Amino acid sequence: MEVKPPPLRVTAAAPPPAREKLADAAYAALKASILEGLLPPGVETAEQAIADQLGMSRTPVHEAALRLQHEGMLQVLPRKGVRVLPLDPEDLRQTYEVLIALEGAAAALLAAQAHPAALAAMERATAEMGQALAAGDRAAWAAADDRFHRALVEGCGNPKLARLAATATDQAQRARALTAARRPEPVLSAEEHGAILAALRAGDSEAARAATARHRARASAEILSVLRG
Amino acid sequence: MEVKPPPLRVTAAAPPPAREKLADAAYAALKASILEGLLPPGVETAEQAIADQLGMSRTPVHEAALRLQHEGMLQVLPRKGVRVLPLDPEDLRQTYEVLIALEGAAAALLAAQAHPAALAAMERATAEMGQALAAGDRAAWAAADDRFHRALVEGCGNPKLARLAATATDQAQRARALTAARRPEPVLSAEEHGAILAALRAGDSEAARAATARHRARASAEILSVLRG
DNA sequence: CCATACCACCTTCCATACCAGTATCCCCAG
DNA sequence: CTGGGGATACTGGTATGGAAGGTGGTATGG
Repeated sequence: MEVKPPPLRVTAAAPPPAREKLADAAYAALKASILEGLLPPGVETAEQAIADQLGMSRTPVHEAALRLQHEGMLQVLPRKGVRVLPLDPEDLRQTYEVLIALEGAAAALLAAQAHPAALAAMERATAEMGQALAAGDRAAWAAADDRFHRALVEGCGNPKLARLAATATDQAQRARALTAARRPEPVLSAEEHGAILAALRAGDSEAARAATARHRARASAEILSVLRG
Repeated sequence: MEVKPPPLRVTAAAPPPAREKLADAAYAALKASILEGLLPPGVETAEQAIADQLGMSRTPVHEAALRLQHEGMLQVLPRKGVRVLPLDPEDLRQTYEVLIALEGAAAALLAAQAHPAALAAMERATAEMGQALAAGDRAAWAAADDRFHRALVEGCGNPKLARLAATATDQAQRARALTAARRPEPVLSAEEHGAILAALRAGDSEAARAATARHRARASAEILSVLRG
């Protein structure tokens, strides 16, 4: 089945008007609820119920559910409802492998160019992580860590890569939120971030990639061991 | 805005039933039409018109359009229609960087494990590429090349990575289809594939990653130079 | 003849209605 | 009491109509 070329009207590129849509609101609300753990894994609920809570109809909720399904956060089961996917260790392993690939590439790209602003942001985030750790504020630590990685992928000059990495990070964040209490203090992250920064400053792409990969691989192993019990 | 935990009903994991939906058909039809060039870049058309051609309503077409938009093939412009995105060289560069990262990681993973079936498939594909090239059959060559890369990412043991790589490959395929006529004979690919296979057989992850990255980087540079004129 | 303002059409987005399918529960038979 | 069969009700997938909004065309005034 093919779509035949309709009456042509070639246009130049145009900036997206970006009106806020209800579907976007539903997406954000659902995602936030899942990431915060308000909707624990395994929960099943009907689209209609979600629509009622959000004060909209099923249509935008359905669209949001499909998007989240695409990202692997939930599953829409016909005649069953939408189900928040449990954190499958195997799934998480795959996600971390993707994340290692993407962030490693981002680090290599960033090392190959001068980008003082990104490096500064990453240094600031690392410093804040140290402060938060000293203060025992795990939430602040996680936020600063998130800023570090976000600055890394957003500074590499590849928005597509950054977007994919952000999606994978969202998944990993879920796992970190659920295992935070059972993991030891994240004292290693700061020095690993330091190693990444050093490689970036030196402009050594391979070292930057390797340091980033090591950092994520260690975190992955740690979380997986906790998750697997 | 948050979704409060509704009446819980925790269930065990279940395999997806995977009924075929009209939305999937619309997605496939649209994507094929774009990849084949039937819907050239820049074209604007209404969702209604597509729905009419496919003999369905606007709802599944809209869903398909959103999916394609997510993949970067088109753009849904409110009150304008869906627009097939032009092949922006900058965009393609980003896509290839993602592809290099993902396929490089896949090669490294594959090298670290024994997977004779995948290697055999890749060797077969490479041989078929040689035959197609000798016969002057560009289409068969492209198909065999596609099989090579598909076997690589699907053999690495990470379906998530494979899916992302497949999406990126689709984008690259569009560019290859549009520039095929203006590019030289792809004689280098076969030996580059050979280098990748050698590294995989040797179990050398780093060499496999490097060889894969080099292969894609060369193709990327070639296509981009043609595309930029 | 050109510029401007108004109007009408066409678009997506959302709400609502319909449909088909299946899981569940109840009832009856053994 | 237990097992099976069927009716029922609830679900998501799809269709459709209405509303909001923007664009292009046209008409009018300078």
